[in-house]
Amino acid sequence: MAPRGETKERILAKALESFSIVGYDGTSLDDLAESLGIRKQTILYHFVSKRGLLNAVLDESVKILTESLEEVLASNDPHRDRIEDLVRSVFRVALEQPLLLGLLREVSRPGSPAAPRLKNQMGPLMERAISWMEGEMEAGRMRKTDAQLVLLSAYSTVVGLATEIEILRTAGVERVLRPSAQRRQELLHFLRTSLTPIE
Amino acid sequence: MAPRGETKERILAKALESFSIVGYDGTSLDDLAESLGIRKQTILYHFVSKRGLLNAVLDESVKILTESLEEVLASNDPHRDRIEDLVRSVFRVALEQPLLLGLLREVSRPGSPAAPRLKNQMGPLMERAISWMEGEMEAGRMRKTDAQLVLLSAYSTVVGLATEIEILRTAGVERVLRPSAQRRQELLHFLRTSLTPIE
DNA sequence: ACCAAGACTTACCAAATGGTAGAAAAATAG
DNA sequence: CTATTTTTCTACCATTTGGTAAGTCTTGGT
Repeated sequence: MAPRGETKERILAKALESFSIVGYDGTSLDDLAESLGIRKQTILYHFVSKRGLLNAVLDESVKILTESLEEVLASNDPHRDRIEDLVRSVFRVALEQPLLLGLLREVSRPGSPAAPRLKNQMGPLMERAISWMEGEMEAGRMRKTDAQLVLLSAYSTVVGLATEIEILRTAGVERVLRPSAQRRQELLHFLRTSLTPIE
Repeated sequence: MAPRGETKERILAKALESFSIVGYDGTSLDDLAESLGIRKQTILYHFVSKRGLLNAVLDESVKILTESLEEVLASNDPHRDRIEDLVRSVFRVALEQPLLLGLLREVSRPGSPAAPRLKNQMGPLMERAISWMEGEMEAGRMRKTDAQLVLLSAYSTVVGLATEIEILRTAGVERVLRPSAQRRQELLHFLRTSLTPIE
């Protein structure tokens, strides 16, 4: 019917949405199919199994994330503010693809069936980011701290901003809805005071 | 058989473990019962429904967390380092009850069935923490920043340390296993440089 | 016109799931 | 010891789940 891989992509998009919101176990292939106006077997035709679908969604998401970060890491211009670039880049992904971070969160759970696969996919990127930070520290462009901890903290915060807003809304309620640009500024400030070397 | 509410507590403990590791949907009452050497209906007798079990586990966990933090927030001694107290306190919970944070993470997911309940339970505590921070800022004992963001960041980082180690292990591998006391020191340093007022 | 491959569907199934009904066993009160 | 209440169990069930088998329909090449 659909000549191009149009159906396949539609499935991927909806699957990402569902996985990232109600989780892997919470997603039923029947429901997914129905929400697409499609029969469940069409999904299985394209992705063989539910796990296969998860893997496909995962691969695509990691690819997007990698491309976005690789760009920043590759740049070597010493005049640019690296921290700002990094934060800006991650934020852009978080805003454009909030579901992607939801998926990451869902899938990085210790007991997740996809955790090992994610490990393999993200491993190189993480290694890359950490050694980049360590390089910056060596060169004196970044204050010496635990690169891992900073990475974890920044990552967690951004994912948190994108996905755990629910729990924070309990407190400030509406204030959480302040413009994301402002929130980015604040995170930036927060990181900068911790990371810029003391002159 | 068991005279006291012993069975009930055993169920709660195992349920916390299961929910926090494989998630709510990933937990089957049959499996849970089997791992306890008990029949599924015994669980339903005590907690009426699966959702009821989740609620019970949740209530207990929030109670533990609240008690632990309330202690720090209540203190008014201006000579103590508040940031350190707070970090230390949260870390203690994270180390003693890592499963609890896993549950929090699972349950604070946007699509979680327990999200509203968690909102009600955590709301006051969060409000309390934020207004406490804002008070500290007013008094000049803490640099003025977005209290919400700091809270979110610290919370996310700690939960991340406790639960998302899996994803970080991809990078530094074994180095993640460094003594938790050291990691706490680093988080502390990180927060301090961002929060202590400029003299 | 024909056919082979791709895309999607209907029909079906075994296993697992949360939950109900009610009996049996154990603890407790009198 | 008996009566009653609390706790746990056996038996059963309706529904949902991921997945298999086999068909139909469309499309493009020759």
